[in-house]
Amino acid sequence: MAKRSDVTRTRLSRDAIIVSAVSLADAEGLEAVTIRRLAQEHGVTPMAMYWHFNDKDSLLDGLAEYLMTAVRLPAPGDGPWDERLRAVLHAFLEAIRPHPAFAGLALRRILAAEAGLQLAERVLDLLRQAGFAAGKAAEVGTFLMCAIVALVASDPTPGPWPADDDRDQLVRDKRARLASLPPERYPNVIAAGPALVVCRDSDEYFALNLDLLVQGVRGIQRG
Amino acid sequence: MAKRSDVTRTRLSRDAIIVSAVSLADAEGLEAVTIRRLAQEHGVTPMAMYWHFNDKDSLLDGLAEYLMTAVRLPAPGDGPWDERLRAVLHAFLEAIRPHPAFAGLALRRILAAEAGLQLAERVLDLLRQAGFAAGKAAEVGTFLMCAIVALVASDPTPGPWPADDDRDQLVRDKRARLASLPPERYPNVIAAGPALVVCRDSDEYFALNLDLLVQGVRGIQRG
DNA sequence: GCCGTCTCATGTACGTCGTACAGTTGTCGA
DNA sequence: TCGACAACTGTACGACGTACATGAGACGGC
Repeated sequence: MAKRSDVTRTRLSRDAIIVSAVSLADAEGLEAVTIRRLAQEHGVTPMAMYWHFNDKDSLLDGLAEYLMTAVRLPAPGDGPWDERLRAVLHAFLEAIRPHPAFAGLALRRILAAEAGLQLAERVLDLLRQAGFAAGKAAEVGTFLMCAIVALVASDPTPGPWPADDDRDQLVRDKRARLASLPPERYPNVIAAGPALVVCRDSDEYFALNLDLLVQGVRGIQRG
Repeated sequence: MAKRSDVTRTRLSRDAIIVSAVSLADAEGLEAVTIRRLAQEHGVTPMAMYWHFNDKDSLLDGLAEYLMTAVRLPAPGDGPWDERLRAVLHAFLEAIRPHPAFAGLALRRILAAEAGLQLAERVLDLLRQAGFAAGKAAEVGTFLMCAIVALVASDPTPGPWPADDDRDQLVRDKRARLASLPPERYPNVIAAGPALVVCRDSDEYFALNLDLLVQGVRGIQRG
């Protein structure tokens, strides 16, 4: 593995750690992100991490912050509020979508990062424009962000881990399990079968349910 | 602590373990649910757990199944599909709401339990009635369930753990952090402040966003 | 040139976790 | 009475997060 001890041995840095934690989580899942593992990948003692992070939890904070910082908010511009809301939520979605393994970390940490505050500010602003009172806007806004996180975390398609063979096997098993259900009790589940275990088209899945959310906001706004 | 070794010392059972795991998670959070801790509460060796569960993951499966089994689906009845959809989603929400600590476990395990299949069947059935094709129904249905989970997991109000004092302190800190933001950059965040860190009225929060979801389904159904 | 001081990393050690593997008990039908 | 099987014990291992004490390199001031 990429020990830094060969030749270059640059200084450890908080950002470098985060970056390798990100790719580790993407490649092997969040449970593979370990103080010891990260230290090893940087050719360094586990305890060296504690110079840059108070504890593991603040490392996870760092991961969440990484997510939020990746959000590319659209220019404030004009146009109907619902289209702009959709654009903002879409930006959030696109930022976390590449990292389903730890998107869930953002759930409780959005407001902890600068970038998250900006996102929240934009969402709340648009909701106010739509006519929501401050309290309602907060409630709806909170849920919208969490729903976006749930959207990417819920993509049933498994990530690159575990190994290819095991993953295929898992998918096959799940499919078989659904297919072998009693058809008179679960006709719709069986009909939906394949779509439930793997997303045939993530883009469509995300777009459809993003629409659902925005239309939902319009729905409750009217009364 | 409730050691079973006094007098009664009944046989260990899968259900009994699940039940104590549930109350442990409710009281101290999911990370307090530990093979060793559960064994101790039943006055038994950790390894005794492995007679009833393959491994910790299947214990968590059991927790998720517990959630799904708690769903009290309304009678199929008649009426507009959207009202019935709301009722079904509400039933799901009410089932998991008492257990925010491990509601997230249900995300990937809904279809693993009998009760989850029934819930999914009902949701898909209603979506088909609403005019969605099988594929779309699967995508929307999947997201709706996940969104409900996210709804209860996102209630920012912290649970009964950590200890009261620490919890109050945490809430105070968060509030102070939001209040001290530059008002010209984050007017809406500051205005929404209190509502963002703690839910003043969970019932309203849930009802509002449940409406959002149902209205959203109506919105994308029309075109 | 020498020397505190500050930054960053090491080394050792502890307690907790999940769990593999082998052995022991209690119960019960034949 | 006796095996067979179900339920549980005992010991041990490796991985985890991290407390605490120590050590090295850089750097500005004397």
